[in-house]
Amino acid sequence: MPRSATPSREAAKKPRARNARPKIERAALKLFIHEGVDAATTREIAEQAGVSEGALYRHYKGKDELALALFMETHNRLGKMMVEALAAEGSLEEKVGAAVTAYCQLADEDFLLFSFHLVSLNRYLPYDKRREDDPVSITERIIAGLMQDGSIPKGDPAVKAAMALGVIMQAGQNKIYNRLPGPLSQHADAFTKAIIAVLHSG
Amino acid sequence: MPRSATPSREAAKKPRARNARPKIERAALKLFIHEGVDAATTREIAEQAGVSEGALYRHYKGKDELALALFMETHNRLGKMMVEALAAEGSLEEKVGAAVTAYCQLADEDFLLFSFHLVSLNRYLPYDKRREDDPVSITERIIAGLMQDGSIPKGDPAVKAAMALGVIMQAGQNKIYNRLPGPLSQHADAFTKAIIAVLHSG
DNA sequence: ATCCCTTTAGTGAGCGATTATTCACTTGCA
DNA sequence: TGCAAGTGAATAATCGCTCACTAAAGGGAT
Repeated sequence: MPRSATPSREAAKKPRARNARPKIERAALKLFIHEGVDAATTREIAEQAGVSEGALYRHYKGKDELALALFMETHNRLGKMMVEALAAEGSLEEKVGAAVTAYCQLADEDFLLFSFHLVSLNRYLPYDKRREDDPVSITERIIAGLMQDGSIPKGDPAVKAAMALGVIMQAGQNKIYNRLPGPLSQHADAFTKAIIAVLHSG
Repeated sequence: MPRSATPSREAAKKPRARNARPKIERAALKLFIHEGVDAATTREIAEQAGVSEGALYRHYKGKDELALALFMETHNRLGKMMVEALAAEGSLEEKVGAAVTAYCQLADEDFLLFSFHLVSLNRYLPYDKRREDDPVSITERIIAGLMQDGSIPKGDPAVKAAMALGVIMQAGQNKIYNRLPGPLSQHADAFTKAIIAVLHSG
């Protein structure tokens, strides 16, 4: 017997989901972060989102495209923020402070989306290496400039950039592990001072 | 027709592999790092190692146990190194310098094994949170002690630990991406100075 | 050296289970 | 009435793992 075409009578039918897309994205983020993109199955995502499995394919070509889109959402915003904060007028302290504040706001505004970006850098950043506007390259160029004009001691810009970014990125990582309760912004001052200290070290 | 029992005549038979275990481990490390543990298949591992798929199961219960064993090899050594370096006599600078040097040596000695540990922290560290001798917890306790006796400014030990570890861990990450050519040890001095600067900042 | 027996370790075809994706159909708003 | 969006059973492909078989190594006795 084919399924009844009239849901009115019969046993109550589950109502059709609405606005599946955001539900899928939130569910996928949670699973991607805590299980990994590969381990999270499309069935799990659909179940957690309360929608059918096929709904995912109305909005994305597949699981991988969904993951990449979620990553890029943060990644592109981050690139813009870095350029804006570091290109603005002001002292070194003010620039770093602006960049740190922007980063913390991005994290606190949508911590799931931010977390997925942070834990997925390994997977997706290599695809981005040809470009020159990824956050790491931007930081390296800024630092190279600061070394040129004598604002900070000379050295390897790549090493300094890694150390400076590490200060705040590792804090983000530890927040994901629940080692740092509360919003990241409350430590913005500590991050800024530490990064300045790193830049001047050596 | 059953396979000929005499490999002498007939088409040349592939000679049986010897010492499959280390071959499997090296192949698995490469694939785990560059594709992820889930995406790397046992078939790929065996092919890259030049052994049969079944050989893996003579030495490990399965793929997951292999990955965990490779992670723990570095993780346990790292924990010991941290305790030794930080518990030794000497000034703060000397302790940090010893820990940094040990970390860099670990990385340079076997960069594949080290890289896998670094990129897998996300996956395996949560299993380790009950313990109190993981590198992050060790660092936090040392820092809390330094704040107590007035060696460094007071603040949140968890934040300071995250920032200090971030300095060197992010450098390791960037080396995996080929952003830092050459051995990590050549930057040990820069790392030490930057970490000291972070500890005194605030 | 040679033979025999035991143990260890490598082989690869094949199995059961799982997975991402498809598609014919349905629903409900515009 | 048309179109965008949701459904879920079916499918084809893949994966981790098992297992019966076998090559090689070790050791004791002769």
